[in-house]
Amino acid sequence: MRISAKGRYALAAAISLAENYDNGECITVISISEKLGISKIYLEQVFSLLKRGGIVISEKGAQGGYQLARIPRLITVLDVLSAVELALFEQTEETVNEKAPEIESVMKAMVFDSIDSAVKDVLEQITLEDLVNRAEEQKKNQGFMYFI
Amino acid sequence: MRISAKGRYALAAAISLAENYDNGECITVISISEKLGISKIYLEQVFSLLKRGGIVISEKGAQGGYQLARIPRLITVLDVLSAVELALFEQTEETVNEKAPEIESVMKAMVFDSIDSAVKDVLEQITLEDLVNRAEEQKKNQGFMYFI
DNA sequence: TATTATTCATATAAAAATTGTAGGAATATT
DNA sequence: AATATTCCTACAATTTTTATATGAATAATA
Repeated sequence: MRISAKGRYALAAAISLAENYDNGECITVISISEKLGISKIYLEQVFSLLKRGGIVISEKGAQGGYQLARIPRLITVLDVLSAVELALFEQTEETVNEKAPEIESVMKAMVFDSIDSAVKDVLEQITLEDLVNRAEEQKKNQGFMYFI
Repeated sequence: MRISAKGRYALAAAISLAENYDNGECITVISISEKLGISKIYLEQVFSLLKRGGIVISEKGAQGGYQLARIPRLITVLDVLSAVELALFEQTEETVNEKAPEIESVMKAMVFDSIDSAVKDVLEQITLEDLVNRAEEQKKNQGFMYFI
């Protein structure tokens, strides 16, 4: 399943904020854009969506920036992606066929709704805390890892 | 999750073929396009993908058309959609960040791969037979159903 | 108070993907 | 020979995604 660049940016940014959550400081868009190698101007728009979705809070002006709106354990990947991706669960694309309504409704009930709920189930089990922990583990173990 | 028009057309067409599987006759693109209310020319391209994917077989010329390549019970929704939708499982969109490789790899391992396998698990459990049966049920029960 | 660093809002442009059309070649049936 | 179909390829239109540009609003700080 395709997660758009916007979704990937949002998730990477949210993880970056989560990594610094404890020190309580604001983080600027430009610092994240540099860290991740993403256009700053585009990332601004992503943050604007994250804010509208209640994922982050902001502080204007010098020394301002963004913080997570709550602790990383209480923010799921579903929260982040649905704040940003319109197409994550898209309703009522009912333009397939007016003349064969039972095919339309069977596809929706057995296929599309099933996919949606499976994806939702997965994404709401993964929190930003989980992701940060795993990333930390990975950094630690880097010394012991090698590639073949 | 967004399934494109192409995917929905393909699935609806496959169901239509499955409904007529038993009588063994070929079905033309134009008859399905009329039944479903889809552009015939576009649907031709969809069928060309279904054929390339081994979902259908074809017969050229007058009295020609398409048939399912095997019985509906042995064709899953995953088969149909992956024959047609490039974006169903899309690999290696690794352009998020070169500088933060652990974020990249954590997102892939914990999020994107999880979604993909959840979707795959769901779609490979649903066969065309299941869909046809459900559509039949629905038609039968229509007399007893009413809306409030 | 002026300067600076930031978010915030909006418009637009560029690129990519999706959806659809057109025309005709190949082929099988009648 | 005529007809009905798949098949192939190129193109066009539309929509979505990605990115840029510009400047207003606001808060800190010198």
